Amino acid sequence: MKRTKSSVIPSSVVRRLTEYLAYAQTFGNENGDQWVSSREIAQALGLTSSTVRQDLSHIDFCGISKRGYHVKGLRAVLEDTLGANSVWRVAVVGAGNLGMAIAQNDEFRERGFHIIGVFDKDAAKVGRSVGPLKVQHVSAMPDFVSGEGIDIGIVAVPAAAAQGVADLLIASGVRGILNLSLSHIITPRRVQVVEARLTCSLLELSHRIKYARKENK
Amino acid sequence: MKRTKSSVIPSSVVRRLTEYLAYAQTFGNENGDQWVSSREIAQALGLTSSTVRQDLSHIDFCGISKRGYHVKGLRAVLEDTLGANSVWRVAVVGAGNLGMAIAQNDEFRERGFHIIGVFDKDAAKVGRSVGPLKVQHVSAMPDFVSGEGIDIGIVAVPAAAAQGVADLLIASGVRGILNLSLSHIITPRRVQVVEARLTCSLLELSHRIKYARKENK
DNA sequence: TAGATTGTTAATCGATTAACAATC
DNA sequence: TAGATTGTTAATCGATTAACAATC
Repeated sequence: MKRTKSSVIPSSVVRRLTEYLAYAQTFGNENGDQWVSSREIAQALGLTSSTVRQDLSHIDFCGISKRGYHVKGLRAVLEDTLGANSVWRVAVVGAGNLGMAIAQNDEFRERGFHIIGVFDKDAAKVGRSVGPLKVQHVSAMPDFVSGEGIDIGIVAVPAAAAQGVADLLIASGVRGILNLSLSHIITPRRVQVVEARLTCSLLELSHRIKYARKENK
Repeated sequence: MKRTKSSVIPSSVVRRLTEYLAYAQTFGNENGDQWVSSREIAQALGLTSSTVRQDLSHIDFCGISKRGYHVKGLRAVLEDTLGANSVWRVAVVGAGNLGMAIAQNDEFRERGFHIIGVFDKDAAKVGRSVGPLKVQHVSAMPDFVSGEGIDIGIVAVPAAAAQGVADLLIASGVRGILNLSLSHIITPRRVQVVEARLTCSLLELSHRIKYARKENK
């Protein structure tokens, strides 16, 4: 079928594409061509098959009538679309529990997010080992980010410090920020931000638990 | 003005309520009544004032013409609506980097999420200290969850194990699950799930960086 | 071939924004 | 009072779902 590769993919779709990729990756690398239908994907992820087909129409990949989508091909195109096969240079600011855990998490490296700098303003934390790295003082961050060509900054500092850290990262040339702090961060349009706040997710969950009975009947 | 307290708040609104709460909390506890307008909130969080007023119409709290919203009152009602002033009993399954970081993170306890059990299936990890707790073997989890009246399970295990762990948690009586694993989790309607996957957020960010130029002009 | 599944269009549904009377 | 800001209604916008011709 004909296909127009749309230039901009809506955020709601991009978020699901990351789930399709995770799903396609669960098939592993075994030999033998495997196929998956929009119905199967939908079932596994709690969506409708219509949504899946509509979403996949945004990427440069075609399914085949009666067979579905070739898993390996789908996975390759999703990896490309999402930048999952690129190597990204990442710095973490904030060496608290969360920052340290992220810096030590091998999963990110496996997926191309190479953490090559960890910073904190607390002198007591400076010098501590984080895998092969050592925590550096925040004052060294701007030179490091521009010198090392850091693409992504992960902000894992207290809310009150978040915007200041973000401003420094932006001034030093990062292209994207993952914000784990509780505070909303404002950036120029050229610098992308994704917010990922565990506390907010927990609050969303606690609200839903509290009112679940009313919703469900 | 008259107000109908709606029984179900849409997810999109709940997510923003958590941000309004974080914002209201930045005002601290100082004396002196402080007021904030929908315009100010909108500006701080990158929304329109219309969205803010519409969202706040879902909660049981009124602003006052020409003054705006009383910060303390707003905060109290949001805390109530979101269950942020409740105490939740939480268990973490998976004592890898991420699970351990979460279990040690004081911020959660401060916000009423009391982590009182940490589990892993790896014998080498069992017995390790996590603050005042010790990692227990997963086989002890069902009895612990039902015995201790755990409300929320946090799933921080590899994707392949996630659904199995979730099923155990559900069978043992949790009311909600925070899923940090890469795999989608299916639950009965009475058990709420919120997905919070850092890898997916990073992929969303990497896609946006990759295609930012095209979007912005 | 017949049946299953795609890609796409159109219909529905929900969320955001604009506008404005009410009012402090 | 006059002006600012609310709560709410209506309009717009976008996202999801249903339906179906195309086709492998």
